[in-house]
Amino acid sequence: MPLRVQANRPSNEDRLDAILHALSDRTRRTLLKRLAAGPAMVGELARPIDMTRVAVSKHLRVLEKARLISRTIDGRVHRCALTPRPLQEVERWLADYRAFWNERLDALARYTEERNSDHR
Amino acid sequence: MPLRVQANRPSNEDRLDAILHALSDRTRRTLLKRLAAGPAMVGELARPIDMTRVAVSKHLRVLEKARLISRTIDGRVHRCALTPRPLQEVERWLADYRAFWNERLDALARYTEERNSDHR
DNA sequence: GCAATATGACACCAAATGGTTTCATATACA
DNA sequence: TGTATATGAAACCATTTGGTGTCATATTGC
Repeated sequence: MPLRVQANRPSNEDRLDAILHALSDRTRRTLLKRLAAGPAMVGELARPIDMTRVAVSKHLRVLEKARLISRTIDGRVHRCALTPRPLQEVERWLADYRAFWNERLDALARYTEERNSDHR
Repeated sequence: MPLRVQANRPSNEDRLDAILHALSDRTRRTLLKRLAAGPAMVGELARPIDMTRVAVSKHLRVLEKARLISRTIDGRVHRCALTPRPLQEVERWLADYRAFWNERLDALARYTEERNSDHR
């Protein structure tokens, strides 16, 4: 009987790790910004970047693994497109903290307001 | 005349690099989650984490450099607290893409809706 | 003063990251 | 068919990362 190796499905945290790591590189953010304007082929994405095509290709793979982009192979060109969902996951994660930091900023604003009043 | 070495102030992108990198580690996100409940000293933060105190200390330094936390030294204890601003920077960066991905998700929803209609 | 405590600083190590060059492969097209 | 094009794969390398253990330092409390 064949041994079935079942790769565990990545957890939420695993995905956040991958997504945030992918986003933490400037080159990759530049690529995403370009892709926000519409799909593009690998060479097209690499051209304006001061780096070998191979290096850009690696960055694209990182983005692809984090599911931030998808790739459709069409003849000899690989067309990449932004995938919206992972960014939503980051949004959701951030939302957990939003209430807290809003409260903090409000407190800061109140404090500053008070100080200003004192000096008026 | 003394040579004045002026460290360039980090750019927006520099800060995003630091912030997103800091967030891309699970241990560091756990620390932030703990700190969202209120300030804590280093040892207190390290205790529940299965890792040496030194390792946790390093993670805290990464968070501190990204300005995600601040530290006030009070006698021999270092008290850490969440700093809300950097998370706002991430929010703002995400907002640039939100319009795009919302549109994408809407398109997907419309498509699915259409398919359902066909099968009705 | 002395012992215990809270913490940082340093040296070290294995693994991952981000880049390179070189080679292979598949497709388009004259 | 043969040549140029678009791309991935592999090997390699320097640097960074994420751990470790050990030692130094400052503070607290008896």
